[in-house]
Amino acid sequence: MPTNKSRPTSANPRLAVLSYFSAFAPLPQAEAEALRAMLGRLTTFAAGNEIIAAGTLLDAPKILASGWVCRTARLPDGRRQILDFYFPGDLVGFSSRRGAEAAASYISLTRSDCAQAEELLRNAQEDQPHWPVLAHICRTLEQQVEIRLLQQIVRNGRQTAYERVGHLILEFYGRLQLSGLVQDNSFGLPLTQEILAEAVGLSTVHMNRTIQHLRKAKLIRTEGGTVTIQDKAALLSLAGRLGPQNQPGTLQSEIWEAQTALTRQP
Amino acid sequence: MPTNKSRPTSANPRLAVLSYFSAFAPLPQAEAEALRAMLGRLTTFAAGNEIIAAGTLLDAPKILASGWVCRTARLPDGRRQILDFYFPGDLVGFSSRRGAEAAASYISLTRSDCAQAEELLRNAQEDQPHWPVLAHICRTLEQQVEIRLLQQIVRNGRQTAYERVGHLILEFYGRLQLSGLVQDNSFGLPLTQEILAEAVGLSTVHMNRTIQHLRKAKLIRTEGGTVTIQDKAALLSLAGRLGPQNQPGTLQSEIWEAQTALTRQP
DNA sequence: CGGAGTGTTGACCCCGTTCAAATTTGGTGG
DNA sequence: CCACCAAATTTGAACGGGGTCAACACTCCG
Repeated sequence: MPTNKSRPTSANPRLAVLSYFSAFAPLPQAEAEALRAMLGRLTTFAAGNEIIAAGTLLDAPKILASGWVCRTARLPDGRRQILDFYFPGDLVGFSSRRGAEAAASYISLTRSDCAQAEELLRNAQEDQPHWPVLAHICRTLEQQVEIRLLQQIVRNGRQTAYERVGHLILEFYGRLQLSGLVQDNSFGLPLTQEILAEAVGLSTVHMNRTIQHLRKAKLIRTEGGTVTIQDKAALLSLAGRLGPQNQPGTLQSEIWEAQTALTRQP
Repeated sequence: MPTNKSRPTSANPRLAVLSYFSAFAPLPQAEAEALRAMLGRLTTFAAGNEIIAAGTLLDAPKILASGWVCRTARLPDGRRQILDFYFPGDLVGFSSRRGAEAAASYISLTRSDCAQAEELLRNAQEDQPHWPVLAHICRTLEQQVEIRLLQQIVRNGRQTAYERVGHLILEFYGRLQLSGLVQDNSFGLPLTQEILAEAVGLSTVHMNRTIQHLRKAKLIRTEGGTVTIQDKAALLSLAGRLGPQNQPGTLQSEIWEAQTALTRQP
């Protein structure tokens, strides 16, 4: 499942961002303009670059316009854990808490383009923001980050390898869909199996076998950097033990509902 | 390793809070007074109560004055994951992000007393806070929560059972120390092994065996709800592969430094 | 054409789970 | 103080998920 040949990150990177933002709240003309303006000048990072170092003051957030980014932690003996992924449209290094510092470093997994978003931060911190909808979207995205971290804990702590990988793929699917990067149930996955393994706490070898398992069970298909969801219902039920037999609304569901909410988007 | 007979939560619960807060920044007279005032009326929750339900708007944060609280997530099939713990002095349900909702529910693990802290929240959200030091402490505590979530991911994702338990105990130790709840390297641990297992993603049985292992290796001692750190250096090196052979300051350390920082407090 | 990075496979083994049955602890009421 | 009960800890045995190590295949690229 190779490398940087993701499908075209959508001809115009700005489209993905606009699509993503609008998925959370429809943007008024003026705010869409403002966003487009911010996306005017992009900085490019090569794959494997540290975009924001751990400990840095988070006063220069970015909008990821194209490419994949993650946060990572490393144990002194070299073991590495990927904490969270960022896709086109996500805010990288954004925190509405004043004086916040990066708790872990942000690293580009592929070549990626970022727009400076200090204005977004300033706007979001104001009491009467100039761009209320953008402010709301920023807060929503921030909340999503927390939800993902909690999901990541549950995934690594309480799910089997098979479930973890299914869940992660669904997360990718649901999020990429919002930015219009999913077509016909398939999306580009520009990550090595090693990276995936580091995200869900598995060995590379077992990640490989687990993916094969998912393929053989006809839940997904993979071909040269593209993943296709073959059986979404089965994947959903695998990932969260959700499905027809589940009663939503109970405490049972908890954060899994948030997940479903994401996945349910058009 | 039984139950609710933690050592006296410090005769006066407010002491623990004041000690904890002061550990992050010395409180000016006026702000100490304000904090004390907030701690005037306490609400008591019995063990096992839901203090804040998932999805609730976080507009009524609390200061935990005594007892232990956690955040949990549950998979539909019943598997449960504990996400984070809260001790006396911690803010429960505090988010400086406007409109934030609880991503998971807060549950009391023991009988616990909470003070309403809406004033703290309002103060922290103001541009020129009335109580600048308290505002700073709130933000610091919020940052600590994020750091702990990331540590939890690393722990569950990349550490062995033995390391996980050692790391968790060190986290308890370091944090409780700040509120003066550690004496002679020992502290009350009012949790069942089942709860501990749910935090680090192990089965109850294996949690039991891992604790025995730590005991036999003379890293900790346990007697009736009290844990004593016998060999801190060994525990530290176990938990983060830290120790003499480690070069701090490198990317290597990352969030482990934050951990150390906590643990290093007087 | 060679080499590096990635994906794949096989063999072996150990960490941690599961199931079941003690045993201990703590609390309760007589 | 003792009898009793539920909850918690502990132990044993058997199993299996996932790790580790090592070799091999494939692709991409210079």
